[in-house]
Amino acid sequence: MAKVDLARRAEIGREKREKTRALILDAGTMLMAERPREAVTIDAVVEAAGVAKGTFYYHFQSIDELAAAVGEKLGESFDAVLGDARRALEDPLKRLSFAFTKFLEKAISDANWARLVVQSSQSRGEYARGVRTNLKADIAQAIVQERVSIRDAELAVDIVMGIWLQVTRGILDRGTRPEVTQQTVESVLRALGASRSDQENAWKKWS
Amino acid sequence: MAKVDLARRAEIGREKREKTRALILDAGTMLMAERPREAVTIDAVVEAAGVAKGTFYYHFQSIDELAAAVGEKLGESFDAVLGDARRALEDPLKRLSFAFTKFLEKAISDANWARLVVQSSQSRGEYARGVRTNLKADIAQAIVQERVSIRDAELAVDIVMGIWLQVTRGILDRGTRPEVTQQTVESVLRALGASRSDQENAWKKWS
DNA sequence: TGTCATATTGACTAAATAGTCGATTTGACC
DNA sequence: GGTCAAATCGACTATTTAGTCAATATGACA
Repeated sequence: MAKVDLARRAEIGREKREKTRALILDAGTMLMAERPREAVTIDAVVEAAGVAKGTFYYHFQSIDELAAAVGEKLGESFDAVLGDARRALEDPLKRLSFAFTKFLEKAISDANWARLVVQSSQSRGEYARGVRTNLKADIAQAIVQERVSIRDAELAVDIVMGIWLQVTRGILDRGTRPEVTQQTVESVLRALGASRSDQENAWKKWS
Repeated sequence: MAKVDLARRAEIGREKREKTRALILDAGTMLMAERPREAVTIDAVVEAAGVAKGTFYYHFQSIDELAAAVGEKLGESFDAVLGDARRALEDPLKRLSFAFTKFLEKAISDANWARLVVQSSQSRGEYARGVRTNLKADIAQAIVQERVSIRDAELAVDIVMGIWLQVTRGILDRGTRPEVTQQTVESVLRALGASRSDQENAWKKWS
């Protein structure tokens, strides 16, 4: 007859649930960093996570759902990497340079993150949407302000993202040197056709 | 007791062999254009090729061997796309612009080729080595000639390849417009830090 | 300590995939 | 038409993977 607090019960469950879910999510993140999601099996995930197969299905319906969760977490990491400094920058080219620099620095310091970024870039949309959207907004603004000579925002986004992804791959494959980040950003600004002064300014302290 | 010409027999076999091998190779090429090789199964290949499974193993030891053959064929297609015009160009920046233009045009006219290029770019080395090697040679020469401001050839290669691959993806995902090719090449030259006159010259007729 | 909603387990079936191999077909040549 | 080496076939076994579910464990709380 005990009066059981069902709401409390559910909450307890949710906490325990979150721990295991995080275990699976971490394992999935690791595996999806090192191979395409199509090659990530549920068996591999549960073994890496150290849980039973049934537990996987208790938390996720499929590998696709896990992949979506991994993608969402990656998306959040982008915001985390940028902090709130990004929003404070009014200049679109400074915002772009700032984000680009932060992403490269993150890739240098966290190879697994870099690997996940590169792998995720293959699969349609998903995670990249957020990055792409922000990037496009910055570039569109720069175009309106006539700060860049390139006219096609969509093309400009591809160019910037292409450089980002491939340089990230290069860092993974061949390591890096201290100047690479700055040189890459300079190259991005040149690619967009930024003015010489913008090329120098954008790199200067984001403050 | 007929005197059978064994050498002739073998030759006949080789011809028949080549036909079936090509069938399998084409099927593999198609499948590897639309998904990562890790997701291409032997069953899928033999079904697409219309041959029995045993026949696959008669021609290839594994999917990896098939993938290598596909990669080799792709590598040859690069040479074919360029023709021998490339060798005739002495100017490294013109060579680069020429090849870049041809590759983009090919991607526009042959979506399957573009898909295969993009998919192949994920897997380590293999096909890309040839492209990368040529590209690096051109860029190194341009650096020596002080035609570009960028100093790090390896970084420059990543930048050019990144733009190439991502713009190719863009063409696949969002189609293209006539000016995209030219604008992209201009952007690549700017990214490398080519002089204004080189930016204009390199685009002009390759003759 | 017993209760019970929640979470976890792992054995199980079904399906997909890899790889093998003896039987059969093919086709140029005699 | 018969021969035979090469090529092809497809049924077969073994292994991997997906997905299910009844049984069990967990742990806060009465």
